[in-house]
This record gives sequence, structure tokens and C-alpha cells, in this order.
Amino acid sequence: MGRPPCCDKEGVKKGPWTPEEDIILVSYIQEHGPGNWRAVPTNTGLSRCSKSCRLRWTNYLRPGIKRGNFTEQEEKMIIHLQDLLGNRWAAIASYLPQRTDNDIKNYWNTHLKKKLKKLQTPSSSGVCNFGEAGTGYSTSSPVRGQWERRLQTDIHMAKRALSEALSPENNNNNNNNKLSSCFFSSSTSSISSSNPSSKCESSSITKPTPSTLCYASSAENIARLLKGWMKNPATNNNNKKSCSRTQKTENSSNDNSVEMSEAFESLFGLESLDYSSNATTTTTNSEFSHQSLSPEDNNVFQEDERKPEIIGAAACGGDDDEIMPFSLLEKWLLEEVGSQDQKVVISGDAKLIF
DNA sequence: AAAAACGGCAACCGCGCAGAG
DNA sequence: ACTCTGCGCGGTTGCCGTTTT
Repeated sequence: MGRPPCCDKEGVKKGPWTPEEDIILVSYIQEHGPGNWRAVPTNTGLSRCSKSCRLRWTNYLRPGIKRGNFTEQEEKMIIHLQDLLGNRWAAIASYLPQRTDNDIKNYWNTHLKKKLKKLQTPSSSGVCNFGEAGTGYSTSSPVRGQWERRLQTDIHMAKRALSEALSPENNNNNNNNKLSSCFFSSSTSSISSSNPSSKCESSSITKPTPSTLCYASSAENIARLLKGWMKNPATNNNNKKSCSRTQKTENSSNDNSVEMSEAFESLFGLESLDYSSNATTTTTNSEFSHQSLSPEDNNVFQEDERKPEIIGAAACGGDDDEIMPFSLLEKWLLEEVGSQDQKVVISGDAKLIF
């Protein structure tokens, strides 16, 4: 018996998401939590495939997503992890705070591959080789195949899970162990993912209104997005562009936009948000995202993340000046890198310097 | 100024995995 | 043990903006 389609092909809307759809989706997830995607189109009335809903959420609306320019540290980490793990973007994303696998994949395909190709000239012997997407492992370990990469990742995961289990800090949930909860949230999040609605509850230890906080960042995304959208009503009317593209558009100010933004701030409880400098570039957006979140909020978001936010003080506490001690994971990474004659330094917000 | 080429990114597609029954 | 179902992942496509000719 053939596999049934995930959704009816007829009557299912495709293409860019509109702000209205985003609001509906975020509102629904705010109420019910992520998961049970099959039920989302039915319950929300969205003419979208369940997969489309999930993708929209995970790649764009999900809390704590950082968009825009990749830092040099992120770039180098992606390069190293791609070398280590191959095109396992989800695994790579789990090491990068606030980045989605899709984002990393796109960045690799559009930027890093070309960059590395240039560096791979015969004279650039110091640079390790990076395999083409989908062609297997790099030549730095030519004998390693797909299965071995997978095994290696599994070992990584097991190590992490073990460390988490053994970590005494893991039993507490206070500001002092914020770091460890950041670094070792992977297994926890994956384990708890079977019960999406419980995620916020688990986070409620630190915050009194978990559901609001869990999705506040999404609301920020939406409000931000709407801000741009309302500032460019012509674009919206044509409905040619995706929300993200609309988000990038910066036009002259519009009273309606302010009203709409205020309305959605009110809707999502974002009274204190400052829109004065957002929506111009994606970098600004990411900065905005950072600044608008308290350390506690970030911590809460991490609990809710599908992908763990393992590395990055900005994600963990937002204090760029704070020097973090090495975690086991970092040490392992160092070992890995050390074996490949690369240098890694992890400190402060510039957590990884290769 | 217009057309073509290029680049970036969001979204889609299809496969595989894992849990439930 | 097997089937069904939902979800996650990686590869690919298509649209739109930007740059070049």
C-alpha cells in the first residue's frame, strides 16, 4: 500500500507565507505548543500542508531564531562541523545557537562552498578540504564514510547525554547553572520533545508565565514582520513576496503601521518592544532579537527549542563579557580539532576562534 | 534604460526513521 | 513482526532582488 500524501494536493496553498498566516500559526502554537502538525491546518483553518506549517515554524517563526549575517565564529564552526559531520545540517545546527539547519545549509551552499573553493587553490595547503555537498566526507579523513560519520555523531550525542546525566549542575535550575543548561540541553530537549506542551511547563520554574514567554520571540518576529509589512502595503497587496522579503523592506513611516504594530504588541504582550531600529536589515533583526530578551527569557526559549542552543554566551546569558569555562563538549571539540591540526579557542562571545 | 546573468533565500519534495497500535 | 502514521532531514526548486552587460 502506497504511502498517503501528507496532505491533499488540491486546495493546499503553496508559496510564500503571508503575515496573516503567520499570525494564525503563531497564535495556535502559542496556545497549543508545537507538535501534532497534522492537526494544525485543520484546527487553524490554514490552507497549508502540515509540513509547510512545521517548516514555517521551525525555520522562521520559532523563538530565538537569529537571522542575518553569520559571524566569523559561526562561519568557522560551520566549516569545521561540516568537515566533521558532512552535510548533516541538523546536527551542525545543534551546535550553533539560534541558527536553523536550513539557514546553515543555505549559507554553506551559497557562501562557504564558494569561499572554500577559492581557498582550495594548490597554494592553500593550510586549509582542510571540504567535500562537496552530498558527496561524503572530506579528504582530511578520506577513509571515513557516511556510516562512520554517523557513528561519530552518535558517539558525540552519547557523550553529551552521559555528561548531562553525570552533571550535578543539571539537577538544579538557577542562574548559576545557566551555562550548563545551555550546553547540555540537547538530550533534554530531544527527550522532552515527545510532549511539546510540557516544554513550557518545565520552563516555568524560572518564569511565572511560561506560555507567553516561550513564544514571545515568535510574537516579536511576527510584530516585526508586520511592521515591515504595514510599512509596505503595496507589496503586501500584490502578495508577491514572502514575509521575509517584506521584512527586509524599509519604506517611509506609516501611521497605520504603527497602529498595527501596537495592536500586535498588545496582542502578544510586547508593549516594551522598541521598533525604532529594526527591520532595516536582517542583522538588525538579529540584534533586536538579542537585545529584547532577558537572560532568563533566553533560557526559557532554550528549553523550548527543538534544536539545543549549545554554544554561545549570548544565547545563554546575553553577557558578552562573560568568560565561560570550557565545557566537556568544547573540550571534545578541541580534541577533534586538535587532531586535525586546527586551533580552536573558545572564550567570551567570540566563543570559537579557529 | 533595458535585458540578461547571477546570487540569496524561503519553501517544497521525497525519503527514512521511529513510535504506536 | 508488521503496518500505519507523523515527523525530521537533506536535496532541490523557484522566486525575487541585485549586479553586470
